[in-house]
Amino acid sequence: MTEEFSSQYQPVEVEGRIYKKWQDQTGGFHAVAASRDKPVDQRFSMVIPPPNVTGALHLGHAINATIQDILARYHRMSGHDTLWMPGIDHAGIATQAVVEKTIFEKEKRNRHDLGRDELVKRIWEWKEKFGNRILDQLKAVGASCDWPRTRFTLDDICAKAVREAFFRLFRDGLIFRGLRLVNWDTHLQTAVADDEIYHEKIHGQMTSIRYPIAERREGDPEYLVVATTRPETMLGDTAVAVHPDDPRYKHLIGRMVVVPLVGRQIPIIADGLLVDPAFGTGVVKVTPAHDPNDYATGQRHQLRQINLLTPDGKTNSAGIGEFRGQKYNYEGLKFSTETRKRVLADLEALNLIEEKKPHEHEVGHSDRSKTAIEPYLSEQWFVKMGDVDGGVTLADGARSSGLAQAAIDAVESGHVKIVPERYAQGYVDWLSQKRDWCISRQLWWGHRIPVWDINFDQKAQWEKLIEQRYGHKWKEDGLCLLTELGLGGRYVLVLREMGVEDWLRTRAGENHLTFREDPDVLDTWFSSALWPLSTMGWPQAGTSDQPEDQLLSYYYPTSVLSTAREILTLWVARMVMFGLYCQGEVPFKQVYIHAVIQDGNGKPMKKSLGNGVDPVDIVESHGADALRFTLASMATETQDIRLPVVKDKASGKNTSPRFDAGRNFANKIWNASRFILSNVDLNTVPALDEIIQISDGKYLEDRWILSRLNDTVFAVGGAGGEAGCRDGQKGLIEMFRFSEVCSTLYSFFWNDLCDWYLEIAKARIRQKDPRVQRILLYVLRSSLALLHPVMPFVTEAIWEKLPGASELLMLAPFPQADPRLNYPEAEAKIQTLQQITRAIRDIRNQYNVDIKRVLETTIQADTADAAVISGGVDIIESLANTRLVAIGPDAEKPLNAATAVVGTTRVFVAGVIDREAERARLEKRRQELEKLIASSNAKLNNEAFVSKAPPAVVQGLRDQLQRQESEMSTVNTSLAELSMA
RNA sequence: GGGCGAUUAGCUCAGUUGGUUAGAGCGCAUGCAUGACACGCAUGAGGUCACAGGUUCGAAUCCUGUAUCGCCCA
Repeated sequence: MTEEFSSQYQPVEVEGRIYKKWQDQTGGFHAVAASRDKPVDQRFSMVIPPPNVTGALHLGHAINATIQDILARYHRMSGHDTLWMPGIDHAGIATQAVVEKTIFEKEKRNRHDLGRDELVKRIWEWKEKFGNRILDQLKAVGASCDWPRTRFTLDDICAKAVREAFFRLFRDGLIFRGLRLVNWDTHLQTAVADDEIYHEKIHGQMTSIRYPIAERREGDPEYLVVATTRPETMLGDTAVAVHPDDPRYKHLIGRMVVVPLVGRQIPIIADGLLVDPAFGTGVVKVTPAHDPNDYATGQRHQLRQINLLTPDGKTNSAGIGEFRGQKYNYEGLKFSTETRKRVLADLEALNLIEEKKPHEHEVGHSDRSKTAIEPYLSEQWFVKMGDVDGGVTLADGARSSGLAQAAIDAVESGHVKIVPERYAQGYVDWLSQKRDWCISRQLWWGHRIPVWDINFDQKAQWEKLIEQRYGHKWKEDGLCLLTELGLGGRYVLVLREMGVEDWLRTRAGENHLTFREDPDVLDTWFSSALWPLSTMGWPQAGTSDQPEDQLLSYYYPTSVLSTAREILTLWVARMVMFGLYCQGEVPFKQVYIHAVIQDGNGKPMKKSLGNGVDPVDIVESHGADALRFTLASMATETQDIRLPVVKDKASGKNTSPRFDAGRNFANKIWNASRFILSNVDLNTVPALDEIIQISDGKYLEDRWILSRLNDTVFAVGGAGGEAGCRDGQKGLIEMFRFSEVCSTLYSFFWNDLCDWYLEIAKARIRQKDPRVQRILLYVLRSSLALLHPVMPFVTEAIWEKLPGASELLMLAPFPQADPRLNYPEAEAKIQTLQQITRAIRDIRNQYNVDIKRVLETTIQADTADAAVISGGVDIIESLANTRLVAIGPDAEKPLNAATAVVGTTRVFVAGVIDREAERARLEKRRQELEKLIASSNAKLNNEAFVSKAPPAVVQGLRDQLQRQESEMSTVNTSLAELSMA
C-alpha cells in the first residue's frame, strides 16, 4: 500500500516502509558475488570505515554515509555490480575503557576483580547489545550497504586475516619485539598510540636544582644548575648535558656530578641536539627512561636507562639512594604527584633548590582515561616501517625498500589517488618518518597476539608435536614458526592456523610442556588495516569455486574509500601498506576526504561542548532526504564547514535551520509530482523515441525543458560513453563534487521545471493535451532517477505512483544524456521570453498592480526578437497576466505607459505610470550603463589589450560594448519621451 | 616551531585552467490565500571579494608579505 498523496510530504510515514521494501527486494542490498562477469570499469566497491561499537551516529558518520550512499546508488543504477561492505570496529581501548567504567560505576569492581575471561565476556555482551545500534542509525539515513555481509573486526573471518598477516610479517622479520619508550596510560595500564593522546596546558612549575660537582677542583663551581618541570624524574638521571661549544661548561665535559637524593655519580656529556645553550642555565638533566628526547640522547651516548615507574604509575625501588649520609626512598608513592612533592621537600631541606617559577607547558593526556600520560620504557611488539636490508617482498612479487616506502610509492605513482589532492602531502610526510609502529596493547579486548612462549629445553618435543600435526615439511611449508626472540632468550611459537593452539595446548598438557600465550592484544588499527582484505575473505579467498570465495578477486581493489582526514595516516596509510604487502595490490584506487562539520562558530562539535546535532533527530524532524541533501550540499572541497546550531524550542534538541532547505526541497519534489501525476491519465511512461518525436512539434517549451533535463543529466552523470557527448567526460558525482550535484539538481527541478515549465504548461494541462502529459511524465521519471542517489526515499515513494511502475527506482537505470535532446535554440528563445516576462512582472510589482488586473503590453523589438516574442505570446501572456497588443520594430509607445528596457527591446505596460518613479528607474539604469560603457571603452582603447588579449575576448568585448550602447540609446529615448510627454 | 586550510552579501557557502555586468540558499523588504506546494508564488534591496604590495593588456582567481581564525604534525 502506498500513502495518501497529501499536500505535505511526511517522511516519517514513508521512510521505514520504503527501506524495508528495498531490503526485501534486494536481499539487503546484497551484491552479487562474482556470479556475473562485468569488466572492471563496471564494478564498483567500497568498504565502510567501520564505526566503533561504542559509538552513536554523529554528523561525521552521516555526511560520510550520505556520500558513500550517493556513490553506491549512482553506480548501482548505472548498471555496475556494486558492493558496499559494512561493518563495525571492536575499537579496543575505547570499548574496554567504556565497559570497565560502566562496571565500576555499577558494581565498584575493576577489571582485576573480574579477571580477564569475565571482562571479555562482559564486553562481548556489551557488543551484542550496542553493536547494531549504529548500523540501525545508518539504515535510518538510507544507507544501502550489503547488510548480509556485515563484518565485525573480531569476527573469525577478520581474525583469520589478522593471524595470517601477523605470521607473514613476523616470518619476514617485519614484526619484532623491542624495549622502547612508549606512551603509557597508568590508569588503563597499557601503551597507547600518539593519536590517542590529547595535550592540555598545565600551569606547572619550573624548578632549578643544584647538582653538586663530584671531585671538585680549583675554579670549579660548586654546583651545576638544571631546570625541570618534572623533578621526580631526577631519580632516574644518568647524565647531565651541556652544549659542546658552551664556554661556561666546556672544561667540565667528561667530569661527574652527583645526583642529589640518589647519590649516584653521573657524567657531564656534550650534546648539541638536546641542549639549547640560550635556554635556562644551558644545562639539561638526562633521564632516558622517562622522556623521549632524553631517550634519544641516551641512545646517542649509550647511557643507562633507569626505569622508575611501576605499570600503575607508582615509583619503584630503582630510585632508592643515599645522599649526604641520609637514605631516601620513594617506593610506592604515586610518581608524578606524591613523589614530586616529596622530592621537592627533600631538596628544599638540603638547600639544593636554586629557583622556582611558574611555567606553563603542555602535558599529554590519555583520550580514554583522561589521566596524564607517562613516557614508559617497556617491551612491546612493533611493525618495522623503515627500509630493511634486502628490501621487502610484496605479495605480487614486487619489491620495495620497506613497508612505509611501498605505501608512499603507491600514492606518488598515482595508484592511489587522494582527493582533494593536497592531503597527499600529509600522508607522504607522515610515512616518510618511517617510525616503527607499536602494535601491542596491554588490554584484554582485541585480537590476541598469536605468539606462545615455550621452554627452550622442550624445543625437541615441540618440534615433534608440530610434525605430528603437519608432517615433517612444516618448516619449509611455513606452517608455523618456532624461534628465539631477540630479547631475553624467549623461545616462541608463532602460529598460522586458527585454532591449532587448542590442539597444541591439549598436547602440551598431556606432555607437561610449557605453553603460554602472549598476554597482549593488537592495536585496533592492525585489524582495521586489513579491513578491505579481511571483509572480502582474505586469505581464504580464491581457494574454492564458491562465489563467496571470488569476492576478493572480483571486487578488490575497491573503487573508492570515503573517510575523514584525521585517519588518513593511522588508517588509510596502513591499509595501503598491508594491501600491498598481503595482496600485492592497493586497497582502493581513490580516497575521498570529506569536510569536517563544525558548529556555527567554527568550533568542532563535541559532546562536552553540547553543540552537536544528532542526525537521527534530524531524520525524525526533517526526514532522511532532508538530512542527506543538506549534508551533500555542504560537501565541498574545503576542509571545514560550519553548521549554525540552534536549540529547537519544542523538543529542546539541537538542530539547524540549514536542514530546512532539504526538507523544503523534498516537499517541492513531492508536490510537483503530485501535481503532475494527478493531471496525467497515461498508463505508461513514454519511451525516449516517442518523446523525441513529439518534442519536434510547435511547443518551444517542450524542447526547452527536455534540453535543460539533458544538460542536467550530462552535468551530474557525465557522458557515460554515449555517442555525441564528450567521451569519458566525468560527471559531478564521479568527480566527488557533491555540493554541485545538489545545486544542479535543485535549480533544474525547482527553477526550470517547477517555476517555468509547469507554469507554462498549465494551460495545456487543463486542456488535457496528451503531448504535454507525455513530456511531463517523461521529465518527472528522469528527474526522480536523477535525484534518487541524493534523496532516495521521497523519489522512491513517488516512483511507486508512476503509471506502470513495477521495479524499484533504486534498481532503475540512471538517465543518460542523449544528443538528440539538445535544443540550444529553444534554450535561447525561452531565455528571451523569461526576460520579457520578468520585465513585465517587475513593473507590475513596482506599481503595485493587483495581480488579477490584466495589463496591456506593447513591445518594441527588432525583427529577430519580435519573431521570438511573437512565437511566445501565449507564454508571456499567461505568466505575466498581460495581453500583448502589439509587437514589432514599429510598435508605438502608448500614452501613460511604464517602460522597461531589455537590451534593445522596450516593453511598454499601459495604464500604469508614475513619472518620477519611472524617471528614477531609467536614470539608475542609465548610470549603470554609463559606467559599463566607460569600462569597456577604456579596455578597447588600450593598445596593449587589443594587441595582446585573445581575439575572441576582444571581439566579445566589442559585441558587449555594442549591446551596451544600444541599450543606452534605448534608455535615453525613453527618458526623452518621459520629459516630452 | 613545521605543514595545510579559511577570510566573497546580515548568515552559511559556490565561483573548475586569470577574460562579458561575482552567484546560490537562508535571512531581509514589498505584494499575494492564484485548483501542486505558505515547507509556497512574484518582485526587489544587499558585495572596495580580509589588508598591503607585485606580476599581467586584464586578478576574487597567480606571486610576496601582514592580520585574524581553524586543523594536522612535532
